[in-house]
Amino acid sequence: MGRGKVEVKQIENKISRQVTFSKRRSGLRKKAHEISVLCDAQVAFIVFNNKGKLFEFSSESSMKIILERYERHAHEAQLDGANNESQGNLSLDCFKLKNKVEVLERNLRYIF
Amino acid sequence: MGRGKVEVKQIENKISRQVTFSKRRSGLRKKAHEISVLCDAQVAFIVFNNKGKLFEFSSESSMKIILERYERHAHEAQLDGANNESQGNLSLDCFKLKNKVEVLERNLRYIF
DNA sequence: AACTATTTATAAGA
DNA sequence: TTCTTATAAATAGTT
Repeated sequence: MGRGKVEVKQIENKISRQVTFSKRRSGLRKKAHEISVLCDAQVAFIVFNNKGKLFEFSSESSMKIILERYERHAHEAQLDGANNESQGNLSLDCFKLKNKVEVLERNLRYIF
Repeated sequence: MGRGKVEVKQIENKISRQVTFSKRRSGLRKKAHEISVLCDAQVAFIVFNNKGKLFEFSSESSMKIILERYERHAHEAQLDGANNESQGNLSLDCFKLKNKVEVLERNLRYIF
């Protein structure tokens, strides 16, 4: 989006990398806010630049709210998995694994 | 971006809300990946839809890596603050508070 | 799930 | 950093 097409690879020039980072960070923030309002969703994102500086956005009053919810969610999922395995419920395990694979594949689409 | 201009408020129709959620989620994922590659940044985002379903993206092999870094970062900042306060380093406290206000203000720009 | 008319994001330039 | 503008990209409404 702009004067030229972008190739998705690291921007070599330090200055333009910094400028692009700043522009795209604010774009990301805007999009994150929009989806949270339009679709009644809870959104959080965390970004570290290559100097280790932290930038964050949360649709809630505090990032903590979402991270705690995330931890609860992840923890429950893990317990579920363990339970089902011990009861030998292979079809449910399989279902969950399929979902994980789906998530990973969608995320990988932009990496390769 | 589309046939009509979007007003940033909750989409009433359940079906279009779901469709928009799905489209924008993939847009967000793409942008998050792009900024991570273009600008050599570490990115994570977490989204819960209104049914409580979790969607996540991380530029790293695991979300955990970034969340741990985030926790460390937040923790260190807190320790720093406490240290400085006990030493009466008000100018550094002030600097950090200013940064926090800046972050909050930028995030709020899209909320009001 | 595809298709486009439009809006929006942004790369480059100033 | 901030503004401008040409163009690429995202997506709302439609099929």
